[in-house]
Amino acid sequence: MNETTASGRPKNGRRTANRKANEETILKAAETVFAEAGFGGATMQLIADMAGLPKANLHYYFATKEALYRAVVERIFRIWLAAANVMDDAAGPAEGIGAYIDAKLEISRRHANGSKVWASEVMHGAPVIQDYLETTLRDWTAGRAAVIRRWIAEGKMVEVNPEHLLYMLWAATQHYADFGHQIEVLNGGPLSEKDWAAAKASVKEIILRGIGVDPAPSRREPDPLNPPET
Amino acid sequence: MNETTASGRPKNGRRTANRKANEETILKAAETVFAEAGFGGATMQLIADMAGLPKANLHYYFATKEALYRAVVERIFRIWLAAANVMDDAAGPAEGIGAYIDAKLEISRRHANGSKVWASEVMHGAPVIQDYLETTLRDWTAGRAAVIRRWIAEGKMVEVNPEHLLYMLWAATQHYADFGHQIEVLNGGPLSEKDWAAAKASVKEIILRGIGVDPAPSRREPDPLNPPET
DNA sequence: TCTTTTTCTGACCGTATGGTCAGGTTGAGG
DNA sequence: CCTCAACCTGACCATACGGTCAGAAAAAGA
Repeated sequence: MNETTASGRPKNGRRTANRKANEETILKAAETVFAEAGFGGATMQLIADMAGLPKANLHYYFATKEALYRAVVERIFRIWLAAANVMDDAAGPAEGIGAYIDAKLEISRRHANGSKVWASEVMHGAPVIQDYLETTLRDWTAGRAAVIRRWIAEGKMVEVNPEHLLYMLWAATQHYADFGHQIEVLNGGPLSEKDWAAAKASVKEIILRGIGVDPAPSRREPDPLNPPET
Repeated sequence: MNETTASGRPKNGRRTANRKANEETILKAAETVFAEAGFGGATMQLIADMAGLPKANLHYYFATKEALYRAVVERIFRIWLAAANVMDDAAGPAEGIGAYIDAKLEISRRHANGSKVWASEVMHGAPVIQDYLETTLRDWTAGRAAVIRRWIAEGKMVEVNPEHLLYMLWAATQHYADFGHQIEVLNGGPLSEKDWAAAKASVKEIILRGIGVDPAPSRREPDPLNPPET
């Protein structure tokens, strides 16, 4: 389990732990700055300041600005995919899609900055994660579309275009992160616990009814869906 | 109708027309570059090249990068608001919301770059259009929410949270612009005429059914202004 | 303690950017 | 044809940026 240095010496805890902690600090600061300013608007100096480290130190951990950015994007993509799994093993659309909406909205809430970075990346033509779109994401999408088609065939939901349904799920949930600022302005302040519950309920209600599924009138408890923290 | 210079001389066509044309060229180029690179990543040189003009000339028409950016954002906001009007004078949710979805999706298609700039602006905390959010947009939203509440009271649709419904409309339609690249990858190429029709149909179908309105299975012709409904 | 490796950082560098400006060009009015 | 304001632009400038590097400091092993 111990990693080794180039010279074969085992890394023991102290140093490795510190390294991990610093990388984490930098990644978090970078995520914030990239989310707030975009890749082009972000500067290594700003990230360094927010991380409380000298700029040169960032370059010790991440060779270039782009490498750091890539790390941030890959991180949020992993979280994004982890949430996808809640759609597996679902008996039908009510549980599967309902749980997926909950999970994605939780991500919009807990990882708003990461979501923004992801959105920004895709919006600008996915310069660094094009390959992910063409492989992992495409496969995932095809798989879920197949599941939805099966549900339709089994009469568990109305016939809709599965791809466009998926886009709608992404859009409706992602919106609460990407346009969070706009929503907060209209809401007159940050969303409260109750507001978030209303958001989840509304999205689930409209979409589930929209695909011909009873929107589970019995309110469920706030799911202890473990937020896929890294 | 003729405008006048500071010295009172009337501007006749030739010069004014050229000015308009140049401004238009610059704005269009700027919209593209801002959409592709973000505010921070865009450079005046890039915009100038795309517009086919020397960089110094941009600064003759728009004093600063930020002024140019602001002009681009205000432009798309005007389009955005214009689309909003289709929701007026609608007898009920089927026409009003259906038409709004059509209009917003058409904007995502025809003004994808502008939509991206808008999204980017809001995502980064609306540094230049905060006031619009707090005035025009807030008023508009309150007005439409009231209309939706009236429709609910009149039994024309199921009871849903009007704000969250609006967010969902924005999200589902805006997504086709902002995440257009992702959609194209998954679609295996740009959306065809048929794809766009499917998108419109899917979004309308799911949302309208989701709010308890018959998604009008019989394709209607473009409605005359006064539908026979009360 | 001494040696080696990793970690850290102030100072520095080449480049690209937003913006300026002096001076040239154009075209409308007289 | 002349005048003058509007229009245009190459050359230039100060700054800020991403990135480098020599060498100090700290930790680990022997």
